[in-house]
Amino acid sequence: MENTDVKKLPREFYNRDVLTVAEEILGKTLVHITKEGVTKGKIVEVEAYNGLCDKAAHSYKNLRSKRTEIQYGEGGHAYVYLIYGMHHCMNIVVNRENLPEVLLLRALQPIEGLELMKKRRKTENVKMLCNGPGKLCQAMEITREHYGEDLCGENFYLENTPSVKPEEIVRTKRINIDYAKEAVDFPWRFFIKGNPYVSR
DNA sequence: GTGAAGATTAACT
DNA sequence: GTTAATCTTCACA
Repeated sequence: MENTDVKKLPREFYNRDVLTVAEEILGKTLVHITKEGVTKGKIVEVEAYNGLCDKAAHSYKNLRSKRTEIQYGEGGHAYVYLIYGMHHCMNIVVNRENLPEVLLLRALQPIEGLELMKKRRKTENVKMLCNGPGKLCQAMEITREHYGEDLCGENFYLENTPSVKPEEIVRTKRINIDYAKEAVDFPWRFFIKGNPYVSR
């Protein structure tokens, strides 16, 4: 087979309910091709955010702003923002237009480009490369320049590696959003059971 | 124009 | 477990 697009996840994958995509996206591989080289990482932990009823989401109450605008577009685009003035966070916009649903990538398992990641992160500890939202962005060299980037594009996309079996998916409450009142208890954090690369 | 808060991390006690 | 670092975005005047 010569068609390399076969392994790329199609637009239809993203244009579905955020919780459905959250379960199926575990095990997929995030690929970023840069001038320095290629980095790949398996998605092992995500969190779902739904602006319509989620106080933790930036787009809560259908708040449309400069920052959240991309969330109202169609699925498959990247939503990148700077948090605490020091770290980037990478999200994937899902579902259809006008529905502000996103997935926050919390952790990756490094697959390819390990040396490049180590250099960017300035550490030799592989487990420390991508086990957090800010860390994985640094390792994959994801910045605000990727805001609105189409994940169906050439240099930045998801590879259709096998999904994780349902019994290997753990679903729990989310992390570090204590300010979000009752939304704190929404079980919208998904990760792969027993995987050593999930965040602490 | 001014101010407050934050989907984190690393370093501390 | 607690705290500082650091800056964009948003709400208000």
